[in-house]
Amino acid sequence: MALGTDNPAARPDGDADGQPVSTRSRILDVGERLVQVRGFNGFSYADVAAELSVTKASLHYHFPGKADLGEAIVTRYAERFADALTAIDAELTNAPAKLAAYADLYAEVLREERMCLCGMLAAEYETIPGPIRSALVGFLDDNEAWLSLVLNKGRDDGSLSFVGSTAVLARSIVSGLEGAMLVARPYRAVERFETAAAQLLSSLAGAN
Amino acid sequence: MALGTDNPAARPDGDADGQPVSTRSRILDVGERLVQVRGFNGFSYADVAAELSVTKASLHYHFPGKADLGEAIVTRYAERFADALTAIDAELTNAPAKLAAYADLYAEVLREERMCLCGMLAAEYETIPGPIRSALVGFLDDNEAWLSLVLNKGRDDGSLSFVGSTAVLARSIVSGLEGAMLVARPYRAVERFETAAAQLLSSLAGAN
DNA sequence: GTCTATAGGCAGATAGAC
DNA sequence: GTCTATCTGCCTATAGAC
Repeated sequence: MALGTDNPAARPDGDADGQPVSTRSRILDVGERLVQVRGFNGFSYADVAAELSVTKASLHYHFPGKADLGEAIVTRYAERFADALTAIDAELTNAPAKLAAYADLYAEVLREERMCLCGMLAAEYETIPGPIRSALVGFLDDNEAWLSLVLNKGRDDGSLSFVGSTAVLARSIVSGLEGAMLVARPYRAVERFETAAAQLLSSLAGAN
Repeated sequence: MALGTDNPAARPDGDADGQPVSTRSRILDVGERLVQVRGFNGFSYADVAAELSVTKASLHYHFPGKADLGEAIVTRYAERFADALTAIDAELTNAPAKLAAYADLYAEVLREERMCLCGMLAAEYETIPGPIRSALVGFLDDNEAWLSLVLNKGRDDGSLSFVGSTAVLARSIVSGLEGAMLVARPYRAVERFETAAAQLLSSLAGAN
């Protein structure tokens, strides 16, 4: 949800508050989607400019280079994702429910026919600029840290039961969901993701 | 092992049989590695030509277009992977051991600092030519089919115990391993893959 | 802030000599 | 089979007018 509302098609002229959307923000919207669908190496300033009906030179005013644009995309995405995790913490107390909500964040991205931004950039890791790499690793670390807290709390209150390292389990959840998104895309089948995610959560944090 | 021996650095002038290596084959070796490391959109004919000390025009003689090269890379990779699965079947009878050997195929790719070819192409799915897409989906289908056979046999002979659909489980294993590779790369940590793979196999096909 | 115009480089690809 | 030479197009990026 928190990520879904950022679909630029949902607010062509203004956001939910009726505020005008800045050019900078619209560039980030389009760029973000293009990175998720085509990859950082798979889109160009010309693509963004055409979608927004502006010139490439105008984009360079807001983001001097493509690396700057990419870094801003990842940073904003990470902030938005962190907000979504905060919202989950505020709305849910049950650990299994939090994990399900977490998995659903991924599912919503996939429903928009996008790959997770961080999964896409992980694949392109060897070819992306250093600052984007750093932002990506920080994003992955944040996800693992949040999951570790949820897992620990769930184990403490008895709502989850698992053996072994919490950190390893958190990483397995991140990688399991990323992989499920990755493999579902060629089949254009969200159900593939959903069944794999359900399998993952039930077997990793269920009644075993 | 079956994939590791294809490292071109291991046989600069000839293969294990002492046969000369064809130019076509060396182009595929370099191209395959570049796709795995940088992605199909992340390398060029110029990159391959420079590594082999030939001209781009020479590459176009062997592979008229980049799409042709990409398709040949995936086809050869799939054949080699199928051979590796056949070898596992010939050498091992125990289902858990087969699964561990399967996971180790992925680990060996990662040790060469490569991404799984099919995971990389899955990320780039929206931007790759149709024939490469088809070859990719066929490769994924083959993997799932082989895993399904192993899982069914393991359940029948009692070496594995799991509930639910074999097909769903097979898909979860593929996606879990792909995701583990994907996320391990930014950290350049093979151990991340190994712990996630162990977690995956023990929880999915272990004693639960 | 956005535009036109343009620079300089690299991409994939082809023609034709050897 | 491999080469030199070349084409066309797109890429990122910049200068300077409005």
